[in-house]
Amino acid sequence: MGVAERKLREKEQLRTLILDAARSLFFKYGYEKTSIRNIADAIEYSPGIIYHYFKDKNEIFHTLHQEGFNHLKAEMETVANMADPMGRMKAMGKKYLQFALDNPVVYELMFTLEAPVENLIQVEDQAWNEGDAIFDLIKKCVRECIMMGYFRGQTAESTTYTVLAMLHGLVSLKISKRSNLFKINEKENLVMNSFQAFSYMLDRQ
Amino acid sequence: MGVAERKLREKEQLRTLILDAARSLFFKYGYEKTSIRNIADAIEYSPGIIYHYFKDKNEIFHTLHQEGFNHLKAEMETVANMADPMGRMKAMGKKYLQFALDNPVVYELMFTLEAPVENLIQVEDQAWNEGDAIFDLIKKCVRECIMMGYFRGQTAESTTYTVLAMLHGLVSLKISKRSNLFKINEKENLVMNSFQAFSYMLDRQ
DNA sequence: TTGTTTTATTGAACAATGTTTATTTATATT
DNA sequence: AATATAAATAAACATTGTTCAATAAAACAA
Repeated sequence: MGVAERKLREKEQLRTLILDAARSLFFKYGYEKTSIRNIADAIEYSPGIIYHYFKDKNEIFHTLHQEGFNHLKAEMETVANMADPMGRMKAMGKKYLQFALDNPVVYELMFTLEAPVENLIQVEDQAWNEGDAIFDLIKKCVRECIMMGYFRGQTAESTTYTVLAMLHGLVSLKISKRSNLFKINEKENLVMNSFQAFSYMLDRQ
Repeated sequence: MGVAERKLREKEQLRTLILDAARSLFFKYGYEKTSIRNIADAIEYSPGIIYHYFKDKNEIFHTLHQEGFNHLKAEMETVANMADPMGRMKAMGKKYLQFALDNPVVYELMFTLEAPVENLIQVEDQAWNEGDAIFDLIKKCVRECIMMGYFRGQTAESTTYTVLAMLHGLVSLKISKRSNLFKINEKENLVMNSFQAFSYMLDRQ
């Protein structure tokens, strides 16, 4: 009898419904303004039901944060086939920046907001596979760069962190609305232009 | 009759009292958990009174954010007398990072949280003198570096933004608790070590 | 000292928030 | 049809920022 199967399928469906509503509200109005009650309203259920499908609000946003990482990873992997490691690193960097500029709200969730990592620390015992996947993509490039003579005397890890920090700093200043406030003339493509400047630096390593 | 003066002095005193309580709570418990009612409790006044001294919660935190910038600027200026511009830039960078590591909660307020800039956008019509002061300190270094032959072909502005983004990325990944989650071996002095790696890069420009 | 005006302060209210729990409704099993 | 199980709700709790009419306190004028 397929009753249990159907029930499981229905449970899955409602879970997806909640997640879809949460995602849609989150993209439109951001983290703070996406409340449990708003989500419940959107799916036409009572607020309480959400707690039968997710431990708390953090768990919902941890899931959305995972989706974001899958998306980012897929974007970066579109250039993973490039043979030249330094060229590949720059291309990946560009993909990273473009993703963040295109999806600022999700990016904030992935790298700045506390909600998803709070869930992580409590539940998954410190393993952050999502973040590690991105870190490893860059580290692979860095390692191959080192084999070609770049970054002499530096460890792969600290160089990888440096590159990631560069990328993160460029976009997070923009997302936190600070870069718009700086007294700068050429604000148009500030992020990409500055990455170009960083790329020139990399060439000289 | 010095009545008006005394009254003004008393008003100033209560304002300071509110600010002191807010600062103390904020340092201990962070932005979210510092509520108007907590502040009112701490100074033994009713919550309503705070709105006679500050427009809203954002204005309080804008003031604390200003204090943070004054502090950071003072720290960076302790090495402003160094003759060699590249050496000065590295020294300033270190001061910047050390400030952020020592005052993570204030740093987050200065460069990440929305509260202070929301107040700014509404009230001060887009001028962010606090941030500009830091930007200018670095820009001065960059300009002098360019005159010495560094950063050939790059504009001072985009290079300055690059340097600032580097610094910000290094510390904000740590403050947002992401760097602790990365699968990295040498986490001890990750920020400072990575800045060392960046410093080596700068030497080659 | 008394009455009046101005200022400072309060306390209660409002609309939101995340979360929990007892209760009810719906479904499935015997 | 009766019973057991699962799903969903409504109401409550303790918070939050903010507003505003009512009160208390102080300053001024007579």
